[in-house]
Amino acid sequence: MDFILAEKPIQAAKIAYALEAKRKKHNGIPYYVGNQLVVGSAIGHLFNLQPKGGGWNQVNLSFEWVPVWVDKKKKRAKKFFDCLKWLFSEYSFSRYIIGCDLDIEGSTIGFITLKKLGVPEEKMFRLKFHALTPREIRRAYSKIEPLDRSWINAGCTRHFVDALYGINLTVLFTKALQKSLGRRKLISLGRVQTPTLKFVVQREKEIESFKPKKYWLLKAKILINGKEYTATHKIGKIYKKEIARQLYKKCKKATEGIVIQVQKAEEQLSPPLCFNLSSLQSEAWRIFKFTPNFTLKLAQQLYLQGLTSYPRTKTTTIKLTPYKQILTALQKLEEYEKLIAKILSRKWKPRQGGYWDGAHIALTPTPTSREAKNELERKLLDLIRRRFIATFYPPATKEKTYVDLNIAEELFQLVGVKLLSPGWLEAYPFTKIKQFILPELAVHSKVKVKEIFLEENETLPPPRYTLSSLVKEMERNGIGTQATRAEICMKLLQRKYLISEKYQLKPTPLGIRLIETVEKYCGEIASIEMTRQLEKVLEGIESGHLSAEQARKQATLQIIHLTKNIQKNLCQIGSALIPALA
DNA sequence: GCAAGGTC
Repeated sequence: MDFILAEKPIQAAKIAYALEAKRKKHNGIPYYVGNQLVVGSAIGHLFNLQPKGGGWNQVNLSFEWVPVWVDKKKKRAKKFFDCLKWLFSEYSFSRYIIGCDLDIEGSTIGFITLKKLGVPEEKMFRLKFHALTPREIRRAYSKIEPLDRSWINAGCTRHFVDALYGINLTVLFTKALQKSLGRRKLISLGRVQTPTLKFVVQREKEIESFKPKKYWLLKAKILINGKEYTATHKIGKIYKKEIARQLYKKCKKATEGIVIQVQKAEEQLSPPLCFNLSSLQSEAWRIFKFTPNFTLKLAQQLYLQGLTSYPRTKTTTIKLTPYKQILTALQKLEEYEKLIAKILSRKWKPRQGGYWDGAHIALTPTPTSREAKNELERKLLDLIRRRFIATFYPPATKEKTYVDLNIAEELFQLVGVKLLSPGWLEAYPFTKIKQFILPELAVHSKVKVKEIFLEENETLPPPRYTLSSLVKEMERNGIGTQATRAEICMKLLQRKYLISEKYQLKPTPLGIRLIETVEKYCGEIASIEMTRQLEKVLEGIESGHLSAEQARKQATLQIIHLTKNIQKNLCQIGSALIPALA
C-alpha cells in the first residue's frame, strides 16, 4: 500500500481526485483513501531548524528540527502532524511517497516530515508532477521515482546556513548593544533582510549626495486654428546656460514657423501576461496602492474562497490553466459578458507567457462567477479577472505624429499621440493611453508663433524605494522568495530600521548605522554576494560535486572566524549603535 | 527569543 504526502491540503485534494481516493476526516483534518493508496497532507513546514541546546551564551553551531507548534504555538500544524501519525498507525505502507511542490523546499518539507514520523529512508520515494492536473498526476504516479537526496541535501544546507549566520549574528549584535545600552533591544541580521536594508541605505546616501544639475528646454507656444500648442527645440535638454540663452536670443523675435516634415508611426502595445504573484503585487500597488504584503494576504483569502488559483506562483504560462471554463463562468457576470462574447465570437487565443515555475499554474480566476466577500477582495478579484480576460485581446495600437517646425532656422518639434484601436485596454481599464491629438498639418504650411521661452528645470535624484519597488529590487537581485519578500520588508519596518513616509521608505538612523557597522565587522551578511555563493554551493550539492557535510563544515569555519572577530569588537559595535537610538 | 523558508 502507498502513502502520498502533499505539502498543503489543496494539493492533497487534487492528488486524491486524480487517483480516485475518497475524502475522509480525522479530528477535523482531511485525508483520502483509494485503492491501495492513502493521501495525507502537511501544511508547509511542520518543523523548524533551531539551535541545539544553545542560546545566548555561546556560538550556535548545531541545529535540530523542532516542531513549529512548540516554537510558535501553531496548533493547526500539530493537528496535521497528529493526523499523519494516526494514519501511519492505522495502515501499513510499503512506500511513502513525497508529493510536495516540485522544488527544493518541497522535497525538504516532505523528507523532514516523514523522517520525524519514523519512516526509514529506503521506504521514501518522490512523486514528480509538473502540474496539478489529473492527467499529469496520474502520469507521475505511474513513474514513481527514488528519493531525491540531492535536493533534500541542498534544502537542508540552505536552512542550516541561514540559521547559522542569521541567528549567530543576530545574537551577537543584540548582545553588543545590550552591553552598551544596559537593556536588551533586538538587532536582527540575515542573509536576505540585511542586503535589503542596505538597498535602502545606499539609495538614501545617493539621494543625500546628489547634486542637482540645471538644464533648460527651449519651447515655442504656437497657434494653429486659434488653438495653442507647445513645441520643443529638438536639441532637448540644454545643460549650458550660455547655449540656451544664445538659442533663445536667436528665436525670440520669431512670429511664424514653417512645417518642414510630418512623420507618422504606428506603435503597438502588447496585451499583458497572466499574473504571477510579483506582477500582481506591482499592479495592485500601482493601481490601488495596496502594499505587497497586503496584496498577498488578500490573494490568499481569494484563493481560500476558491475564487483564484494558488497565489504564490512565479508561472506566467497559461497552458495548464482551464481557460475555456473560466471564460464561460465569467461570462455569466454582467461586467464581463460583452468582453467575453467578443473573445468567443472572434476565437481569440490568449497571449502566452513562457515561464513555468515547476510547481504552480499562473495566478488566474477560477471557473466560478461567485463574488468575493468584501470590497477590497472584490477590487483585487476584478483586477485578476480583467487581467485574465485582457490576455485574449489583440494589442492596442496608437499613432504617434512628429511635426518638425522651422522657427528662425531652428528645429522645433510637436508630438501627437492618437489611439487607433484600444485592443486589450477595452478589457483592462487600469492602463490608459494619454492622447494628444494634433491638427492635420501640411508640409510647407505656416503656423503662428505666439511666444518663445526658456523653461528651467533640474535633474532629479533617484527616487526612494516604495514597498513595491523594494520587493522588485529583491527579486532582481535574486534574494528571498515569492512567499517571503513582502514579509521581510515588513520586518525591516517593525524592527524600526526603516520608516515609511507618504509611501516612501527611508532608513532610520539605526538602519543606517547598522549597515555601516555591519560593513566594518561582517560585511558579507549585507552583500547579495552571499546569496550568489550559497546558490553555487547548493548547485554543487545538487549535482553531487560537493557533499552537504563539506559545505556545512566550510560555513561553520567561516562563522567561527567571523564571530571571533565580532566578539573582540563587541564594545565598539555597541557604542557605534547607541547614538542611532537617541 | 533570533534567520529564511513553507503554510494558513
